[in-house]
Amino acid sequence: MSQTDQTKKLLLLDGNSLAFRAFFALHNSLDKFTNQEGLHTNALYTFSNMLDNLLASEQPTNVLVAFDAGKTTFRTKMFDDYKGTRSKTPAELSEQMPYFSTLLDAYGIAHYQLADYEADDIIGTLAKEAAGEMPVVVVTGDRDLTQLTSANTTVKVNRKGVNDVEAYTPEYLQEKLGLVPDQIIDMKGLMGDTSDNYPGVTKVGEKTALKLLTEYGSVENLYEHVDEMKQSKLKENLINDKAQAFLSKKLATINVNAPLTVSLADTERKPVDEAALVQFYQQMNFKSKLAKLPQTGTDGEVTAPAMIAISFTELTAANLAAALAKKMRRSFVIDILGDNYHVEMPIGFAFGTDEQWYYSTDLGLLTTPTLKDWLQDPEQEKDVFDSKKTMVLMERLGAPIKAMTFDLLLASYLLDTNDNSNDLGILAQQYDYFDVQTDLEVYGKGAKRAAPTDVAVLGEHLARKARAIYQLRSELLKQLQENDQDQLYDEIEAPLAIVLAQMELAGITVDSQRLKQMQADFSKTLSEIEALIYEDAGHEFNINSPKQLGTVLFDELNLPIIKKNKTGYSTSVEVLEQLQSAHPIVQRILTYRQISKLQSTYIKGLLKVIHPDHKVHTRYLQTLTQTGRLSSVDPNLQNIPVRLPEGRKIRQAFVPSHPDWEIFSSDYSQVELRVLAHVSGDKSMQEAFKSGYDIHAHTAMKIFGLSDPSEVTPDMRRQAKATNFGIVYGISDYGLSKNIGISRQQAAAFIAAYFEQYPDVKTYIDNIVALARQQGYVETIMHRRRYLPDINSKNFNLRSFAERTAMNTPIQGSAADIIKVAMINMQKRLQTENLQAKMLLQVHDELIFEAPTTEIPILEKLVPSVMDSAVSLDVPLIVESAHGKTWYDAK
DNA sequence: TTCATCACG
DNA sequence: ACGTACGTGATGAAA
Repeated sequence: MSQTDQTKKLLLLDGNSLAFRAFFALHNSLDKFTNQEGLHTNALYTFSNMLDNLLASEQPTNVLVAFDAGKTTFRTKMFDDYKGTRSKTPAELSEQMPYFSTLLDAYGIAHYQLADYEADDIIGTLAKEAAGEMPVVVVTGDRDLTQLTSANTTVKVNRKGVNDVEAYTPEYLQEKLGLVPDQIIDMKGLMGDTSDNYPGVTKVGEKTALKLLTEYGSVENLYEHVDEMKQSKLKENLINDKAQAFLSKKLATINVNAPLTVSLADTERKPVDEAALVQFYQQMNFKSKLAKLPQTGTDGEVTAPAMIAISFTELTAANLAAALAKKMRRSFVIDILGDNYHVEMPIGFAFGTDEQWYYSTDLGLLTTPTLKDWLQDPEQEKDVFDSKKTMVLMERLGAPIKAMTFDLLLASYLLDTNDNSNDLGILAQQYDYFDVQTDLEVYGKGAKRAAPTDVAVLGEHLARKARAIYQLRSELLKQLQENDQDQLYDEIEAPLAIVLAQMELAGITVDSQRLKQMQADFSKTLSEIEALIYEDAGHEFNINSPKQLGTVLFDELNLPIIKKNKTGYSTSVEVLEQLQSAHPIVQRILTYRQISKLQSTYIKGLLKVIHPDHKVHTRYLQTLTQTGRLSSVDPNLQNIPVRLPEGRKIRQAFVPSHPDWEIFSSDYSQVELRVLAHVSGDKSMQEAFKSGYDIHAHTAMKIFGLSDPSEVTPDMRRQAKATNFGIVYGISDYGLSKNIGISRQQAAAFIAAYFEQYPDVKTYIDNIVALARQQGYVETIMHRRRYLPDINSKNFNLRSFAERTAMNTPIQGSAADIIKVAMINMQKRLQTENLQAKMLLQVHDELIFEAPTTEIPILEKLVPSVMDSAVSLDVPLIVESAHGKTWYDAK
């Protein structure tokens, strides 16, 4: 045997298995991937990406992709039903199969199939041949191939998705299953394989198979000693299914002596046939692959992917005036490396038009009169990416920006909430624009993230981003118009970005002394409870570790196991509440958890993010949620405790920024149910709102068949309330039963009664699901859109989820639309009324302000009137207000 | 990085 | 029969 050549490496790919993985990885986007001829291309696209990744990461000198030859193989001769239950390859994949060879030929990669043999056998035979010649890496989606691992061969198995691989070496196999590679076939023999449809031994699965192999080593040895086993059902099954076990083992065994007509030499990589590859990409309409194709110069030197050249120059005091001489629409970009634009300093900026692009890293230039004037000139239009971030940064730099008439980030979010990214480069690709790199490529990630040391490289990137915005503008505006979303963009999201920027910049004052006082109190309480818990447990442990806590409760104290999760015992509140009477430790843990949460998230967490101005400046994420709601980060001010009295006290630390000011808060009452009453047109529900009834009590009367509100007990009201919520969330009897602790039958009866009383609600949810199925998306009252690619999925879970979101999104999303309109109108009114009051926070259905005490009576009239008139629904919108010295007191 | 948990509407 | 409420973010532990 010759010496292993470490400069060489053989990569063997299981073509069919990877094609399947590739196909199903993008199964939901099947219709997005078709070429000019109507051919589906999703599997080819993903496969070619996989191939690129593998070639880059493995750097093989030799590659072969093995395919199955046909339906019948030597295995089907041994066992008629081999792979008999396997469902037919989807037509959308079959039609792509012939093109895999075209792609591989262009890549200069060998591919091979052999009549009567499977891809596995080809791979096994070649891997054996390569032993002693060169190391081998096998890539597949099929675990059976792990039997091939050896000192020379690593088998990489794709888990879910495409990039998540598990690398099997003999050591890893030993560690994971406690088996040597040869025992994989013994395991298969005992447990069988449902996807290949061979039986194994009845009632033996992976667990039992592993146990048997640990004891007996192999199928053969097991059967030599089977008589010695003590009487059991397992023993009977083993004896009865002996023939099947041996047959299954044989079927699972890869033939490493297949009569191949290719040799190792044939697997050597040939140069990429670039012309063929370009033609292939063009035929398949792989624009991103075309754009990334390395260019070969006339001297044969390979250079970076081709991007259309850009004319950019460094901005200086000298060329500044000329750069801005003409009045025209320009795009403007300013970058920071991280996310928090309230604290980070920008690394540079760029602006210009297709004629010329300018960049600079000198932020001082922004405040020179010429540039400053241009920035704040309301007549000079600017195209940007993320107007809120841009506005905050420019305010901080003392160079306010006005007239941001196009925001690429906002526009693309409205067009499709699914493929939103905060990275301009990634987003541009969605619109087939490739002349800009991603921030990840230019700045790096994690610890390595930094501005390029070469200023020209940074300048070019900034200029390219500015150009991408400039050039994508008309396409996105056109699509917004096609979707009937131009009003949503122009009148809601774009002006809202400015309002949000103002709210973020204003910030809310936090009384850190109050927080520190609470911190000290909580610390004391925590150590007291901690001591009691250790006493109960008999030893110290980390109470915050669900794992350690589980051990204490269920292994040591032997409390009944209520629920498990994938990592072990569940110790969630639901579980602990059921265990309360079983042991005094449980109540203490519940208390500990509650205080500990307040301490870490709300006291310590909040103290960490207070700025020198004594305020917290959250960031509202305007382009994140699938429904159109905002979210809040750094810190999240939309989940400050309110339900429990202990937690609610945190709100005492949120105070006005001036003495003699107060916190003022207004919230919509049951806005989602009102939206439901409106969109469903249900007369009965609309009547209840118009008459000003307590909607939950009204619902209780309806579903319990009562004739007078006085008959409604608090418990009936509670259950009716839960049912109302359930409807909004996309009801299921199981979910409702779990939520209010009744039987599934009772829950089903509630729902039936509900639909009988509110028949138009029933019609509405049936119709909305049907509509989603037909058009692929749902809309809010302001035409906000959510695509639901899973609505027609064959997977029950995915489809059900899509159906529930089809019901919920128009409701939650329309409520979000309404408060957004209210916020824009509100900010205007504060200005036109010359009020000092400031709008500070939004918490989905409530707005929080600070204002001089003298303005409170004005706000008490103004805010509700602006909020309840934001939109006109078929039912009234009701707004409730409160005020006080702190947020806590505004209740 | 992922999971479990728990805070909010 | 399937296994579920809708939308979020922050934390600490464990991998």
